[in-house]
Amino acid sequence: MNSGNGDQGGARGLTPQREAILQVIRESENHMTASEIFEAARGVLPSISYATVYNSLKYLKEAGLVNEISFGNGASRYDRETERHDHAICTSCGKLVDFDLTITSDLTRAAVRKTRFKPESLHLTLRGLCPGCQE
Amino acid sequence: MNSGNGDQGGARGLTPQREAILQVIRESENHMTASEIFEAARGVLPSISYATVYNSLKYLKEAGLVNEISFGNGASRYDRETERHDHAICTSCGKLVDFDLTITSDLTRAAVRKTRFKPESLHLTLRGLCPGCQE
DNA sequence: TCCTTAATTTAGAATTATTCTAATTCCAGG
DNA sequence: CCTGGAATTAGAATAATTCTAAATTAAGGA
Repeated sequence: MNSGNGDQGGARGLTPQREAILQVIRESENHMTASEIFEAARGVLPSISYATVYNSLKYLKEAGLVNEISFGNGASRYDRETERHDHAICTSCGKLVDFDLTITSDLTRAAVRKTRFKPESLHLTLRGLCPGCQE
Repeated sequence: MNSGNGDQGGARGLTPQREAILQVIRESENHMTASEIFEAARGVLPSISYATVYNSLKYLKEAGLVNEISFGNGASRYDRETERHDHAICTSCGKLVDFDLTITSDLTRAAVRKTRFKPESLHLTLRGLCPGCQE
């Protein structure tokens, strides 16, 4: 038998690179793109590469430590908030804001009735003008 | 003064290229990517270029004749359905299905209360397994 | 009808985001 | 201290989209 905990043979877990990237995301106010994360992580680990950023983001996502968000425009953004939540995006300045509509289990039930999907997650996107862009 | 109707000086409207692209989208069963649209449109207009596909899609979108949908993965997809509706996406095979939850005005009100955005549209995304992928 | 002019289309280059490849480095266990 | 698999690195490759400059088109006026 194996050692009894969740170890995968040889997996090396939260390496310094992955940890640096996680910190960058946790310390940021806004939702960063991979390239912003790359720049910020270089401040801590100057030799880090782009591939490591993407690999680490993938690892962190699968570990449930960060969340990937993406809309039509440009690059994916990464979110420290991993609990279920919704997004509002400003059609004028692109600002992305988290919010949470707590009534989603009813919605999921209704969506499942219509689609016959086996649900994994339900997510709302509000498009409109953020308070700043309403003048 | 100008001619008094909605004409923009010189706009040429639904050109043959734009019309071909609109037909391709309307005749397709599924939600096509720009490159699928390009291939299909070449069947009708062999000299059409990629740039024209993107330009036309932009025009058709602004004219409210097609809808662009995009999730994190790969390319945007284009939808003939321009009325408000929601999407379900299969996490196993990528299948994209339209559905419509009719109760969205309540949801919009709730989302606006939380975000203070001036709403333009609200959209739900269900992720899960499509009927086919549930075996 | 012929001209002018702006809109549109075209081909291909450029950009941006992301993934892949191959070589190197790292580290836990034997 | 060796070894092997995991992770990292640098840079090439790919994919999606936008940009650029030149050619074409069509509408409206002389």
